[in-house]
Amino acid sequence: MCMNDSGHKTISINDLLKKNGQKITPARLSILNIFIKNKIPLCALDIYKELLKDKKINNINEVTVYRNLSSLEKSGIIKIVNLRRDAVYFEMNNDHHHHIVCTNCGLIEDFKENKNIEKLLEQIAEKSTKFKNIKEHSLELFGTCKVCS
Amino acid sequence: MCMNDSGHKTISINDLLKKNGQKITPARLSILNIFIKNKIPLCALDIYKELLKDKKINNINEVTVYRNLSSLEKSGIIKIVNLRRDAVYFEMNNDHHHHIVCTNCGLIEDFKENKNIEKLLEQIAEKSTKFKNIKEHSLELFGTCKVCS
DNA sequence: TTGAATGCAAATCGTTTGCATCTCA
DNA sequence: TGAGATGCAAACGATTTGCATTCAA
Repeated sequence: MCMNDSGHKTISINDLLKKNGQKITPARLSILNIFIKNKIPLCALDIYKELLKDKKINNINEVTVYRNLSSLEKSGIIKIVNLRRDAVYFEMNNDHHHHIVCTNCGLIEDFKENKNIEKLLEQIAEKSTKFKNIKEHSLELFGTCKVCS
Repeated sequence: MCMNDSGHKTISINDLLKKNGQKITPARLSILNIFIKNKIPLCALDIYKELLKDKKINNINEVTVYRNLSSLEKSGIIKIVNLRRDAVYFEMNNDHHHHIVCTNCGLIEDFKENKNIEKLLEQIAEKSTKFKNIKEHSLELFGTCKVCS
């Protein structure tokens, strides 16, 4: 058990993996550490480059990165973020928030979702005639940042 | 000028292309007709298969489909839809709505966005410290439909 | 007439798969 | 010990590019 920046209790990476039914392997630990250190969405290549940079880490194959991203996503530890880029981006699935994305330079600003929006989305989900379980949503804003405008 | 299903005035495809600075070519007309006929998001391969089926249409190369989807999207006639699938999906950009997507069978249900949500999103945009122009947003719900649940 | 659109072949990019080997639990 | 994880090479699917030719305006 340790503390994060804001002083909240957080579980260790080991426990996080165990809790979600994932074996603890060096690759998995390294990848999760990169997500925790870099607080922005990352794609497979981003992760792979970070792994190469860190000389304390034995080289991890790019394919292993893809496989781990897949298993971490399926187990719910990380989630996919829609940034309208060519590659698939992921981030930790521990803090519900959304993004404003600059379509010119790629800058990302986070925003916390308003509780009112969540309620409205729930209402929409209830009204649906064809769906029973609506579990997730994507909500991202796109535009140009102050520098690019 | 012609009428659509709901009796609203709609401009012809020719005018739509002209208005958005696109040359009128057989490929472009055929592709737009497919979007208008099928009222669901379509990817390049979907379009290409539809073109092959229709024997009134001279075969159009798959690459031409990609190039046209790109130019139609850049000119604002069609827009990209985030369905969390591998290929890029597009639909006509004339009727602002969002989607509920079944992550199991791919079923898509449309929903009109609540005006309250739009207001809340505008507030979020105004609060942003790093962005000046926020023009678009993605908002899709994901879950399982009644059949798959 | 001219810049844009097309077709074809080939290349590219992100991602996945098969298979032998290794490792965590 | 056995299921899952890894590395390597190869395959794959979606999309893009180069280039010569054709076409819309």
